[in-house]
Amino acid sequence: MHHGNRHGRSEAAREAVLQAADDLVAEIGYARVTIEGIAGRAGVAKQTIYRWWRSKTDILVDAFVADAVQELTLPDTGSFGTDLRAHLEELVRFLEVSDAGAVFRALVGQAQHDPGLALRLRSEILPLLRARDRVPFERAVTRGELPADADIDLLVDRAVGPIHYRVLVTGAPVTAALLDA
Amino acid sequence: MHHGNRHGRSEAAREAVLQAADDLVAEIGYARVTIEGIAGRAGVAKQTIYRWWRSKTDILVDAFVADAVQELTLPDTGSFGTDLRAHLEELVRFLEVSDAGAVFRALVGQAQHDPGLALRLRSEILPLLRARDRVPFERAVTRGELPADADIDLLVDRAVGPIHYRVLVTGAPVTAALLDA
Amino acid sequence: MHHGNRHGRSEAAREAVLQAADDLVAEIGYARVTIEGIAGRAGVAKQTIYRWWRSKTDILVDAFVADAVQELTLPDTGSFGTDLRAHLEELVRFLEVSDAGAVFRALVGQAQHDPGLALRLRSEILPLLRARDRVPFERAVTRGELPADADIDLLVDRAVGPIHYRVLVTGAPVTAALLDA
Amino acid sequence: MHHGNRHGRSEAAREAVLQAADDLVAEIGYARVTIEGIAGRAGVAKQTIYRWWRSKTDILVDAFVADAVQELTLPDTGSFGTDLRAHLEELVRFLEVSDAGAVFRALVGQAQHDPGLALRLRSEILPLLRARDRVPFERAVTRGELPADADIDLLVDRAVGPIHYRVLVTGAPVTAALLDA
DNA sequence: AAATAATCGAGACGGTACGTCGAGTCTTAAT
DNA sequence: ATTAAGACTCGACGTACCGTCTCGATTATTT
Repeated sequence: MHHGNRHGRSEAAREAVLQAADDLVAEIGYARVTIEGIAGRAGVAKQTIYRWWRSKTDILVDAFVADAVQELTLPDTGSFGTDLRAHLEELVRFLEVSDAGAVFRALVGQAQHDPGLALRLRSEILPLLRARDRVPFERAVTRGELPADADIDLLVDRAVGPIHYRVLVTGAPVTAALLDA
Repeated sequence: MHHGNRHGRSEAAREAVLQAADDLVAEIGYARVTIEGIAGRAGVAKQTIYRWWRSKTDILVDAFVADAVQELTLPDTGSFGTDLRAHLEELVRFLEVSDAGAVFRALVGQAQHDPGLALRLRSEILPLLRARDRVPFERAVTRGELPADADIDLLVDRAVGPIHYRVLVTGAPVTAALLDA
Repeated sequence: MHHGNRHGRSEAAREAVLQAADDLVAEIGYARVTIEGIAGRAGVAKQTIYRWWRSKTDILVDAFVADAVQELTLPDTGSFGTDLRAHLEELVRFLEVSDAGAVFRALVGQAQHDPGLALRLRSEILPLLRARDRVPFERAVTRGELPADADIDLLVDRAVGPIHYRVLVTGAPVTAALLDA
Repeated sequence: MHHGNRHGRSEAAREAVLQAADDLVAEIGYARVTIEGIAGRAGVAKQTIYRWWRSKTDILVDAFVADAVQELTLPDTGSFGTDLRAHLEELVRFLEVSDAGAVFRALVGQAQHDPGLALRLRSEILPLLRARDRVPFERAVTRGELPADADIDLLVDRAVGPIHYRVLVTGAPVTAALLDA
């Protein structure tokens, strides 16, 4: 019985590609990142990239997920109001200034033109973010600050929707006034 | 009209280009539309396009604005609640199913990678939409259903933000429950 | 009525490509010549080459024909024997040491793998050479040294065949002894 | 056998490779034969090929020599004229229609671009053919039909040169008229 | 009405990047 | 030690569009 590659893909190459992609988006912006550029920066052959990924967005999804595994903790401030406020401020910081946020915005942008990417975005990335967005509400239910049958996903959409809208669409700054749902 | 046409007959070409661009986005999707494709479809030379526009998004902004001049009227239903509900349902229809909405989503998507486009989007397209979004609230102020010093832009963001968020980001359907702000 | 390109292809580009191809074959040998290399050397875009030629051999045929237009004169020595001897020595010089001969050998070699090239070789290049090869025999007929109904093409094959055979196949030097048909 | 095989079972692999190479040249033509294709067809790893051969032409030389060991006998017809005529007809058949002839033509073609191959061709393959080509002349010397000091190699070149010339260069059919040296 | 000058459709041009192919090298696990 | 498998780096392939250019024809003002 023969069964394909016995030693599998090169982990070193994989990491170099993800790192290079992340770096390049931060340095020159998504639009000017090319597969050839990533390959060159990563010291990897183009063919190796095409062997494992289908497009530059495919790489960036992997890169985003790999990074997202890290940052997890959400401090418990004791009350729903302050918890939520802290979380939303953290969200704004993520969307507007972090490198990961830049990747996220680029992916959401590209997903408007690419149904396949939209699918991956919704099945692999958004659940990660949604889980974090739910935390303040779930704590509030535990504490009894919200009713046990509250529709948390709806509440999350109403809380983070306007923030995404300003960041992605209007470009207006997210003011303190908006952070009071 | 922000460009010359002092001689020659560019108006026919201009309209053919805008129409071709709109059609192509509807037919094959923004990502596969090219300047060459638009030129071919419009029966126009590439150079003619480059004389008047800087990119395919530049064309689409013009096309969107030209279309948007048309559809204007917002029926007055008599009360704030029904007015707003009717408007939001119309907004969902625009974003999710209309050709113009497809162009809008593509432009917002591309604006994530292109600061110049983001600028045009925010200075030429969003004000048109914002004006319409404000109507129900302004009528409510007139009727006395809302206080005269209400921050209408903030209220608009809270009303349409979650809708845009679902359409552009999560892809979740916009349910009746969400249309109750 | 519209009728395509009014100014046609760039003669400068054409000549630069033919020259670059010739030079590269002489410098690095046919096997290491690439389309990209020719394009780079000629200062021309790859697409320009692919617009007008189908392969590197296609370029070389054109280059060979362009060169062959020049060298024409065959001195008349007065007698068949010396005419033929002079011509065959010239042929050996062409095949063994000239740049054009190197191109010819490469084309004959490649024609063994490429029926399309074989066709072009036989319809465009060989007639040029054959015309020259016939001259000594035709003069001999004129002078009465050969009968008027002599099969000149057959005589040519018997005269030049062994020379080509040594150059292309055995690699043995073409000795004086061979030049006595 | 000019290589090791001191351990392992390379002999099966060796034969599979030579057979696959021969078959592929016959099926798809020399130009489209690749090392990967040979490996795949032979059920052998690419590395195994590179361990024992340096190029696809290197394989084909081995394959040709292996085949050539077989067909040997040249019928003695009793007289120089018929002997030679029979041999030349056999040569034409070999060059024009046999699989081995196709390999031979491909190798001669490739040798125009590859000095290393030219060397192997002249040291390993041509002597085999030359030996056969000499037979009719050597018999004629034995019979006294040719003088004992005849330069047989020269006579061979004059007999087979025009035939090779037509097959490799002009593509003209080898007519009966040509077979009268 | 003729002369003038910007614009037109067409498409060749120099480029950049694409996604694919095969070359030749390497590492691994199995024999 | 050699094998089959296949991932690796590398170079070139042939293609698609980009944005610029030149051409000869068209057309609307200007003279």
